[in-house]
Amino acid sequence: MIKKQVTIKDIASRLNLHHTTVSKALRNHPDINPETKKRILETAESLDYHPNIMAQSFKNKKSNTVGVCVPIINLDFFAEVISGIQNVLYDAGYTMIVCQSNESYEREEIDTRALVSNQVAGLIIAISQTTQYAEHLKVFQRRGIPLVLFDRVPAGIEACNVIVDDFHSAFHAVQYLIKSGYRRIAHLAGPSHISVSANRLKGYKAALKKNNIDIEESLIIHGGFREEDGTSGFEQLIAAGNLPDAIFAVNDSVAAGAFLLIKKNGLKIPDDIALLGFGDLKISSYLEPSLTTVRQSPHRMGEIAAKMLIEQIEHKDEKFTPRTEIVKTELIIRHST
Amino acid sequence: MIKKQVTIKDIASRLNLHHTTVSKALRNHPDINPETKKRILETAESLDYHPNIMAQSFKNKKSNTVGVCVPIINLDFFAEVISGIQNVLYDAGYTMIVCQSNESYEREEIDTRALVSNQVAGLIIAISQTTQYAEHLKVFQRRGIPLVLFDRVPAGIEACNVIVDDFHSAFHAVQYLIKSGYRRIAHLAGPSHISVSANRLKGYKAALKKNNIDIEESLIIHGGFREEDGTSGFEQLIAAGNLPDAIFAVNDSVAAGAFLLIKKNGLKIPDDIALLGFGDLKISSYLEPSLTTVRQSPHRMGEIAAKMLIEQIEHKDEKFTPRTEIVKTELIIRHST
DNA sequence: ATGAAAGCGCTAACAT
DNA sequence: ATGTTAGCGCTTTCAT
Repeated sequence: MIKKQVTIKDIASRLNLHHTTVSKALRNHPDINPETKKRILETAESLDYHPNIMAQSFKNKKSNTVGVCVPIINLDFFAEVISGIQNVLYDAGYTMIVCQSNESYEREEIDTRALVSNQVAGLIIAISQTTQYAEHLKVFQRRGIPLVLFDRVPAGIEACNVIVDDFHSAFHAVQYLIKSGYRRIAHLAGPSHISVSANRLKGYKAALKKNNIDIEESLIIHGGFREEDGTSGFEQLIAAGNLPDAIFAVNDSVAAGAFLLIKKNGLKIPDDIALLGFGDLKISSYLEPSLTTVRQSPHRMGEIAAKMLIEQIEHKDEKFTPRTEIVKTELIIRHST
Repeated sequence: MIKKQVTIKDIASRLNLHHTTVSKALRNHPDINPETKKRILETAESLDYHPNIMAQSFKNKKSNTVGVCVPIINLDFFAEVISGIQNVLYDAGYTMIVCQSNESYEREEIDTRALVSNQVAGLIIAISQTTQYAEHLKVFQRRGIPLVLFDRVPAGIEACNVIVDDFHSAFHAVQYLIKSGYRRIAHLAGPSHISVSANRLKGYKAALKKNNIDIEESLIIHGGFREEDGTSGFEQLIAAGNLPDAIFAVNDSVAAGAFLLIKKNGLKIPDDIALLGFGDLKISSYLEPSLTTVRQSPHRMGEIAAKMLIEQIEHKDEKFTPRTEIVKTELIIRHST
């Protein structure tokens, strides 16, 4: 059942050549007689030869595999990023190992170790919600393996980043709410130690301050990034008997969770409560009323991250200064505000 | 900048041992003195040793990497499947290389070649829309590399499959429409050479036949799997002046495309036209009215596919009979019908 | 233009 | 219990 793999030696012995000659021919070494080369290529084809990339990488001490680690693959945002990464890597001749931490720091640590052991040429990662330190990423830097962080970036590490300007995006979005006449604006915030949610919260506060609106801590509900968090967040607002006239949610999933509950309570969007999300998920334009939100470009973020990584990989010897790429966002005004 | 990697030889020379002793210790070989082993493990830790898995796999002629190839990563369905695969592979100690064909046969062929060259231990694949032959997959079988096909399966190859029963799922769904009183039921069908869409079409026809309803070819519109296809499909129905009283769409994306246009035309769902999808995307429950659809369990499909693959990989020597696993679907009745 | 020798990091089989 | 030898498939350097 298990067929032995065809190697350059097999090709060589078929043609009474030495395997090094075959190796050279396959890599277009100028030494080789075109006639010989032709015969070698034909024989390779006919024997169904596939080069052993592991052996190549092993010998050359360079791999063409890149690691990608995200919290959850099956979230729109990350699936988009991964797709963007994949396309760029494909064009550049790299393959990609994908891991998901499931928001667990322990798993993320194991994943990154495995990636180092697998000799990845570089790593693109969005850290998990429970990741507080970056020690496991410093391994990469110590070993000179290029690193690109995106979306959620940890403190305490200097590396290439691909992020959106969460602060200003949130600021402008909330500013827009205020301009539209809303005053009591609640915020369904994300985890406070995650960069993106922390910055969106800061943007929210800054916009209120700028407009001389008092920040009411009771209107800021901390939760996670998921739909349930939106539901429970809005429940808390109800329970406190403290309904705002607008809600800014940390992302569209949370907004969608709140959305359902708002309607269930017989409240009209946006007349009774306006709703603003972040992320522009596919569902957001389908909601009725459709959701006003901040559009990120996750696919593009992935492309940019992959390009940055490849750049580093292919100029590994040169001194490389980490830089941060900020992907533009866009406020998409729909009918929920 | 580029730090040389730490090898078992480094550990060995530190301790004045031979590198094979270190190798054995790291793999818990019973030969090794517990005391020695302890020192070796400590030294490995302190030197920040990471085993070179490529060298291991190379030497052992077995890899712990599996290939996964889907048409498009950033489609709900495939992202879910990939996530399911990843979790199972993680638990079993495998890593996964992910490719996307972007619905191109050429790219799929290149991807699969690359996976063979990368010495994957197995392959899980859903073929692209433009893939008509399975020759590129037979390479895996010739080389004894386990193979699992899911969702879209090509003809002409005998391998493990993980699919849903598209025929019966569609049959029951359409049967339900008929029972609800709809008679003129259109079908926005997918590509006719893809197994899933072909089978859903067959199920649709069978249900009509069973109920003595004539099949009107003009009510069957062929298109792709995307939202645009739903929009253009419904346009064709309008153009033909041939509005049905219900539409069965090949999947939820197509249904969503039709959905928007139906409402745009001032028609009421389900009173003027009922709408039935397939797949139960996240958006489907958010539509208003919410979409009746057939729930697949893509995450579970991924888990099953990964388990089947691992089973094959780990019993490679034994004769393995390809089997087909059919994942149960469920008709989710909501308000669009 | 072709061949020989060496070695990448690791493990298995066989000494000692 | 530890060490020696050899070799996986490939590429590089140095003969011929």
